[in-house]
Amino acid sequence: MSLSELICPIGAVRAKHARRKEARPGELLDAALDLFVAKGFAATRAEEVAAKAGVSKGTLFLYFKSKEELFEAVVRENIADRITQGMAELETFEGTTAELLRFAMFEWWNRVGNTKASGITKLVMSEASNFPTIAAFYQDNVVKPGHQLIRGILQRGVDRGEFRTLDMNYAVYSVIAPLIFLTMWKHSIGTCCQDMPLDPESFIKSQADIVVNGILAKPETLSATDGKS
Amino acid sequence: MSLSELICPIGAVRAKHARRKEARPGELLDAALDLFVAKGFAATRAEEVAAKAGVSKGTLFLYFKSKEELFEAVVRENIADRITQGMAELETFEGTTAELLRFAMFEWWNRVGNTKASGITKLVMSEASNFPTIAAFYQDNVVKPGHQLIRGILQRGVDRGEFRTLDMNYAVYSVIAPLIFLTMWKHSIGTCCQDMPLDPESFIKSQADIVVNGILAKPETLSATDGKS
DNA sequence: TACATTAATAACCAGTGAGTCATTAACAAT
DNA sequence: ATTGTTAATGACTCACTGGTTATTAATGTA
Repeated sequence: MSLSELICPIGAVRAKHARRKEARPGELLDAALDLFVAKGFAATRAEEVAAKAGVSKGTLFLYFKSKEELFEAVVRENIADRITQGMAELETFEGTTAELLRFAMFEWWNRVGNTKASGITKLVMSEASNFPTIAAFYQDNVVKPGHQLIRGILQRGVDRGEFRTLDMNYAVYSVIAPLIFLTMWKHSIGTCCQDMPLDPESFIKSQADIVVNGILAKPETLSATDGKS
Repeated sequence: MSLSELICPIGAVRAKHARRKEARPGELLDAALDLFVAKGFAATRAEEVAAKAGVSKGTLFLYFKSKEELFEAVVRENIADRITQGMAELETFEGTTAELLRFAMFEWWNRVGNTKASGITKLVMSEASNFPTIAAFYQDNVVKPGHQLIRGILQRGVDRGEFRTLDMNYAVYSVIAPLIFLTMWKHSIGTCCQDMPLDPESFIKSQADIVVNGILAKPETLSATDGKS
């Protein structure tokens, strides 16, 4: 820990040639995340990222071989197994599965949705076809575990007779889709057009309400109630 | 209608200097849509668009002042009031509102979701912060009418006592969110990572099923059933 | 066939941005 | 203080791309 680091810990105007080898990568990653999410990979200038991180462009390439490698690092860094870490906690949940499902959805919001890291979802979706390898990585490390997590919850409900039998492969999306939608909205329309504000908590509450009601096992089998009545 | 146009109507190798003033804009718009959706605005080269449309770069700028104007035209062209046109038809629907809702969801799939134009959704979401004015345009001309349409359907269900009372401002999203999610998926993960295939019809069926069940008015008021039981 | 019109081209230009590198200066050790 | 090490810089290169324009050729007319 150097003297200058103690003097100028994080923000404020930094000395021109301040040497802070340890802190640089994180700061650059952080700046890159914001910019990539907001503007996309191609539209983000390497120099912008450097500037936002408070260093020169040269420094950026000192820590990352190329812009593309920076991109990969940003994704890799920010998917931090928040999902799998939440898994354990939900495993030991006591109470209704309906409660558990609601809890999981709000927990997701607090732990990832309401976080800068949520931008990764938008980023990966936007750039998927430009970076199929990253998309695959994301799918393996986020999407699939996420599915498993939700599937586990739903299965618990079915096993206990709380939920009606479901086509698991698609039922999971009734939980995931609204959350992804919320994330996309927040990072796209939500950033520019401010009419039609979308309150995340109310949104999740409403979604959870409808989904839970939609899959709860009722006394009578209601899944065939809709059609030809 | 010129001779060369008759000889070489659409595809195939086209003569170098073929003159087809009428067809050009459409072909360029079509090529641009594909590329913008797949690669994003910034990553798409003007020359690529021209090449895909079978003309030279110079020709592109003959029909569109700038790449940005091309982008705007692509969005404007492809939102073709498919939504409002569907509106009228649903207005006169006979039968259960549950049926109507299912019908509307599948109809959306056939009319827009399963169409090249659906890429506009991904495009606009991806580029929203780079083109706030386009995003606003999209919101006014697609999102808001779409909301109104769904809201109308839900309201019908509530009015007729088929659906329980709902917070309309958020309930609409239980219909919209899965459809947007499907669109995003199709144009991002769906284009590269082919494990976890997502069959659109099954997806919509499942979503419709759960949502309809979630909002149907049941004999007993089940909306408070979830918690502290 | 000769000519006028204009769609289309391809060579060109200027601006920009990714990546490099010689130079500068912070820090540690002596 | 002097010196060696290396983090950081910013000026530079070079490829690329949006946009322009002089030239070419397809078409219609007489």
